[in-house]
Amino acid sequence: MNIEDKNYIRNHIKIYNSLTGKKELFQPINKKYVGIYVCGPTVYHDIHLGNCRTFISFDLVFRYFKHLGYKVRYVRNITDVGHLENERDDGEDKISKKSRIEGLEPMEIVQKYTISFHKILNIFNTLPPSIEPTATGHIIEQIDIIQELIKKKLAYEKNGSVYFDIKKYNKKFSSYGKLSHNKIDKLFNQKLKNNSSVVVEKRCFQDFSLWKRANDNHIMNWNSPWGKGFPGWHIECTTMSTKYLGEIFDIHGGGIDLKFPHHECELAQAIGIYENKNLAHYWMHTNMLTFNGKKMSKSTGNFLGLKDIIIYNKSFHPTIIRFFILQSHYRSLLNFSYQGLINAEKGYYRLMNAIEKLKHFSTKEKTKTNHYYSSTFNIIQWIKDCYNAINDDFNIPLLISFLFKASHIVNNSSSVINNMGCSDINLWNKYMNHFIFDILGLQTLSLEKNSSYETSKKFKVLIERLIKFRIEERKRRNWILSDRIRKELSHVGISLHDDKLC
RNA sequence: GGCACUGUGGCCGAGUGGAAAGGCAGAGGUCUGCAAAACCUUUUAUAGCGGUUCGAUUCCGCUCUGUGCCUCCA
Repeated sequence: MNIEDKNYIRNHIKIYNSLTGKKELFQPINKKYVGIYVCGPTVYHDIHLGNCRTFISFDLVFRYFKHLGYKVRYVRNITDVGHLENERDDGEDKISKKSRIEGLEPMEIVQKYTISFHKILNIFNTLPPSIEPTATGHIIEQIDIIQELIKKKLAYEKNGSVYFDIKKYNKKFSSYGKLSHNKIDKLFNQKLKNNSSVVVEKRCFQDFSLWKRANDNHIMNWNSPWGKGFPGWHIECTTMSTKYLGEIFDIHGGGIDLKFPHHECELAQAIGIYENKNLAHYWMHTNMLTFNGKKMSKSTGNFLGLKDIIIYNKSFHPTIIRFFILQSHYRSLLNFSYQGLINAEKGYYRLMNAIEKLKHFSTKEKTKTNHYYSSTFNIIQWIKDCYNAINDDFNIPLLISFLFKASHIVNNSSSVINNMGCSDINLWNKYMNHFIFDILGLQTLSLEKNSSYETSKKFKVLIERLIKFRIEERKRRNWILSDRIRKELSHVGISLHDDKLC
């Protein structure tokens, strides 16, 4: 296996497919292309860390396929249609509600939180998707698809709303529930069983809406063959994913909380329209980020935003939060904790120190060019191990353990490194950078650990002069003064680490 | 009630039918004017009960525990 030849690595990627419950060999539909669709946010509030986890996880998938040389089309939607807070007819939609609270037009709310969404993800160093379609930008396409479903008798209109007919669909395709393994007759809904006009309207309570009639108070509405209304939640994803990726594409992703009913309904709609057996070959679901042991969720109030991550007046750089998130596998539950962040921060600096050291090794002149094989460290094997870890359903925690192993060798075994050829060290350096920066998407922090302090220019100059002064005093062996300055600086959060005096 | 998943040292978190990664903390050390940092070494773990097997943490069954979904949600 030639490490520089990515074909071998490309042919050995395994992905856990939620649809089958198994890890499967990844085989793209078109050899050189990968199509990914990920469900994006409803833009009516600042996204919280739980949302970020999912987008960071898929950012890694996107980065990895790109790194391997695939042409990736990553589509992630923006839900900017105000869906109802619950299925009751008199319910208010989330965007309207927010616009009432903030005194803005619904589309102002959408604009504000779309910008915020991009800003937050940018802070986390996630790459923008290839296409980011909005639900409001695809009303016509959604209406077309709904009409198609009506034509196929898989949907029916009632009082200006259109519902997906699950019983008819199941009779024809018998596949509702294939993703979530739910059986329709076993589903229940306590709230809807109480007198609700929606239940009366629907033929079956599991039927879901494709188009909803707009009440007078519903500001966001569009003309349709069934009167003024707005599209249902699931139809936008079926419409936009297939518009940009084709009737069947490679990977469909999202948070595990969307698996049912959202993804199940997306799938049903797609099968109903295109009459294929599937919508995406691989369904990936990221697990939840919990806080106090419970899922982070806007509606319950149990969530943390980026601004909330401050402890003892200390904030964490977003790249530390990213590293914290990546240290657990995307399918595992991860509980947010400050101790976890502190641990991640220390580990992060350990890796960064190693990368700095390695950089110096690689710039040194070396004469040897042969690959160095030792019983303790084999660079080629190490690179393979790293790729194998990612290839095994994106096992990033395992990859990180290999990175720590490498950093351990950088720190510990200068004899090993001295025996290595120049090409090996360059290779090592190159792949450390690939893994840490290109794939994990971590960033170097330009300032020291105290970077979070808002420091004015004058203050910075003052500190620099004080430190310079202290160095002079240390050279004069004026320990009392230099220790005092160190202590005073530590009170304002600036810690000094002395080297040996020359 | 149904479906899906989970349980690993003090904490966080991987993997595996054949001597259990890694990080943090703890302990010891190197370095240092001192301190810190950095680095090195190192102690401690597979929820319980059965079964399959030469051998189970891994596979199967049961019990207990926790989580998500069956309104809106990443």
